[in-house]
Amino acid sequence: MYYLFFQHLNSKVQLTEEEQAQIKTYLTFKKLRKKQYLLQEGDVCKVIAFVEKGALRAFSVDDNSNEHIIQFGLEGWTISDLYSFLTGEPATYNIEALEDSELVIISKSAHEELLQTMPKYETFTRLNITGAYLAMQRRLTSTNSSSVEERYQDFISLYPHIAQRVPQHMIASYLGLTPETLSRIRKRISSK
Amino acid sequence: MYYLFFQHLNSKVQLTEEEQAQIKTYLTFKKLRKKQYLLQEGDVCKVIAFVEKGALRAFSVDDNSNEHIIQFGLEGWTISDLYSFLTGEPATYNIEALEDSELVIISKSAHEELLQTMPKYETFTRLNITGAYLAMQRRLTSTNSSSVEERYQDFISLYPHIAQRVPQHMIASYLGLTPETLSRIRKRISSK
DNA sequence: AAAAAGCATTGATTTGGATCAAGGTTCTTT
DNA sequence: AAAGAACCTTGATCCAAATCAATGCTTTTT
Repeated sequence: MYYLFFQHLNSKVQLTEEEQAQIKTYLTFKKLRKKQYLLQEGDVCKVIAFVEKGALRAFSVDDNSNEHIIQFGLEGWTISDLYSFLTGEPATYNIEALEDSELVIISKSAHEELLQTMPKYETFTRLNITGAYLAMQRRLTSTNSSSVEERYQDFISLYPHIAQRVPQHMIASYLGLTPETLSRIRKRISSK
Repeated sequence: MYYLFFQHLNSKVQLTEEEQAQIKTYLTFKKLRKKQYLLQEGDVCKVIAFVEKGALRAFSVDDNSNEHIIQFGLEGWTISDLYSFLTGEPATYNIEALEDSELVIISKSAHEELLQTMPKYETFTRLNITGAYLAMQRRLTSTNSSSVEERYQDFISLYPHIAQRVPQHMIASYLGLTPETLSRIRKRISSK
């Protein structure tokens, strides 16, 4: 049930059986049906969720009620509103299951205790956030420097598995485009 | 000479005198004159730099030789091409001093040794990267969700000290605008 | 002190992507 | 199996920001 989570953890910081067992006592498991919400904007985000199975998206809604996807979470990824989680402020993002999903849940108290008592958990956390930072920096650079067409192509080659599982208009939203524009971009590409 | 660096470090993880002395042996100091480069695109980024004094910018150059500022680094901030630093790949960013600057330099070997031997340094690193991640997430959300005018206003109120010290066309670059557009935005705002 | 480089502004024009609108599929739900 | 959502595409029009171009103002350099 926690298979992928521990595989991930072990790939970054080698753990003994005892350490794994100890961490397990801090975790809970949660299933979400498609379209269910893990987090609603305005609520305080109480957990970090590791995706064992399924797919989720984190998105914000602007003044014109347009949705903007800030992150997808597929198997092996972690999803949360980290700012809300860390500060206790109301969340600015919604998190919704795009498929029936299974999540390993780390509560705030579990996270804090693990950080203080298990150096390897802190290392794991550091490596995770570093990876997330680098991914986002790459995304921001590409938003500012590349044409829309390049950005779509880059997305497809970087995340082919997402492109296959997620409706096209959500990829448009992730890239900061309207669905119409993405449709035309794809037409232009395929006619080459 | 390392005053601000240790002030920062201490504010996040309380250190003893001995610990500070120990860390100091890993650090070096570097001065940069205005317009000098700390890093050139294509070279491998060998250091993390903490800004004790002065101001720098990290920027990329796209195919049309337009510059895109990914980050400013003023007093108290850390600046680097983290991806290059961590992987050893050639840097995609340039880092240039915008004013005469003084930097606390952490080399890769120093960083790695400190991470392995000083838990508090790892905590410091984790907190730093978390802060950088959250700042960038906020920026990305605002890029996707807000009008150009709002984004400029947000920038000004979030980083008033940057706005005062940095030429306007660099703020435009940071916001992903041309200098002309920013000039017109400002005119529009001031005429309200 | 003069020359040059860098910077901000303003105007005219172009353009890439948004918006508005409608049609046809394909998936869900009942 | 039928009804209804959700989704993708295509067309017409509009608009915000980019581009091109020129001028004057500062700051740097010599």
